[in-house]
Amino acid sequence: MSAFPPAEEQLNLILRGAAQVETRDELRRKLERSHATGKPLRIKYGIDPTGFDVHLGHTVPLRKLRQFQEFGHTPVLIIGTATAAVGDPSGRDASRQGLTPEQIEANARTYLVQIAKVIDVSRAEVRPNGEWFGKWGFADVLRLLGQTTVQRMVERDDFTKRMKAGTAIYLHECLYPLMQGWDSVEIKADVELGGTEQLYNLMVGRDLQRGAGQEPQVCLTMPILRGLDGCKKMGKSLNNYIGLAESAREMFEKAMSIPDAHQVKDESGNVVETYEVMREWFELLTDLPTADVGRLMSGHPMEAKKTLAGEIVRFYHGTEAAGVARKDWEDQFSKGRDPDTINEVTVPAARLKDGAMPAVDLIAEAKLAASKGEARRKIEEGAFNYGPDRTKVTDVKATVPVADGLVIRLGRKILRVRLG
RNA sequence: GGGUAGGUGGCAGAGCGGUCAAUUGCACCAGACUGUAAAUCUGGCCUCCUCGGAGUUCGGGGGUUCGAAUCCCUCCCUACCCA
Repeated sequence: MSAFPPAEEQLNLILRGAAQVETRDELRRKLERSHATGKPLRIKYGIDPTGFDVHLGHTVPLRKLRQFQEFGHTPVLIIGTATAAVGDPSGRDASRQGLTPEQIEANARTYLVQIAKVIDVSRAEVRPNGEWFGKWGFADVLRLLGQTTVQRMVERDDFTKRMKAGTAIYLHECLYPLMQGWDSVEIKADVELGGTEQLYNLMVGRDLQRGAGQEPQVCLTMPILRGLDGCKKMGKSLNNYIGLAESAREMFEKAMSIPDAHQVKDESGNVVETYEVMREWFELLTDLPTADVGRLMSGHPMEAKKTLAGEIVRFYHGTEAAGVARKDWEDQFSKGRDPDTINEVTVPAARLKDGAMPAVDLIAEAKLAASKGEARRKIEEGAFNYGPDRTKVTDVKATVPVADGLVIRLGRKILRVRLG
C-alpha cells in the first residue's frame, strides 16, 4: 500500500502553473514507480545565498516544492555556498559579484529561516553544496570541465547577448552550470525545480547524471514572477520585490501597487503585447482555483487586487494579520484616514525650540526625505502635511509644532513622531 | 605580445579647454487626475545653507593652463581584431 496519491492525480497538480517539463513522460514514470514502491522522489531546488531577503519570486518554485512535499516526496534544498562564490550568469547581462565565505554563511542562515515559511524544512534535506565542492581538488575540477564544450556553453542565450553587447563573461561563470548540474549527481535528484531562465542549468544536470550512470532528473521550470513594476523579473537588484520577512502591512501595500497589466510597446509606441500582471500573480502566488481567479478578474480590479494582496499576506502572516493589513490600507488610501498602526520615529526633544522645529529638519530627521535639500523640494511640491487636520506646509522656512504622537505625512509615507 | 575603440551621475548615453553640477532617455520621488494601478500632464532627481550662493563630482594618480569631464604623462580596467 502506498501513501502516495495516484500518479496521474499528482501529475495534474504538479503540472499546473508549470512552464516546461523535460520530460513529461519521465515524470509520469517516476511518479508511477514511486507510487508502486512507496519510495518518495527526491525533488531538488537550489538557492544561492547572495543576499538577506528571500522574496516572492523565489516562492514560485518553492510553492511547487511544497506541493511535492505535501504528496510525500522529499525536498532537497541545495544551499549554494560554493556556487554563490561563483555567481550564476543566468538571465544576467552583467557578471555577478562573488561573495566572501562569511557573507555566504550569514546569508545561508537567514535564507533557511525564510524558506521555512513556505516548506517544512524539518522534513526536508538541506545540503550546502560546499559539502562536496569543498573537498574538491584541481583534478576534480578539470574532470568536471571536460564534461562540456565551449560551443555548448556559449550557445546559451544570456552569454550570446553579453558577447554581442560587449560585456565581460568570465571563465568562472562558465563553471556555474556544471556545478549546479553536479549537485544533482551528488544528491541523486529525481526532479529539479527552477525558473524558466534556469532551463539550461537544469539540463546540464541531466547530462552529468547520465554520465555518472544515474537516471536523469526531470527538469520542471516555473514562470518568472514579474516584480512590482509589473514588467521586469522580481529581484533584489531592481528593488522591485516583496520579501518574505516583510510586515503584513508592507506586503499588502506593495502588492496593491502592482500594475493590473503591463503593455509592451515597440519603438513607435504601438502596443505589441499585454500581460495581465495581476492574473499572473494570482496563479503563481496563491492557491485560488482558476475559476475564482477568473471571476475576480472580471469584477472590479481593485477588489481583485485586494483579494490578491490579502491572500499573499495570509500565507505569511495569517488570516487575522491579513484582515488588519487590509483595513489599514483602506483607511489610509481609500478613506484618506490614518491607519490604526503607524510606524514611529523618535526625535530628540532637544531638537525642539519652543515646542517646534523647522519642517525641513523634521522631515530629514524622520528620514522621510534623503536629504534636507530633498525635504525642501518636497515641501515646495506640497507633499508634506502634519497633524489630525493635515495642515499642509508649503513654506520652506516654516516650523512645525511638535508634540509627542504627532503624525507627519510626506506623499504616501506616514510616521508618528515620538519625543525622546 | 601587437593593433583599435573605450572607461561620464542608479542604468543607457551626449559633451571633447571656459556659458558643465554636466543635453537627453529609462528608472526613481512628489503634485494633478484616480482604484496609492495603468495612461496622461507638471515639478524634482550630488551635498550644504542665510536661496544667493558655497562645496565636492566625469576610472586612479600626477602635470599643462588664469581656467580641464574635455589637452599631456602614468597607472588600473574593459571590448574587438591580429598573434
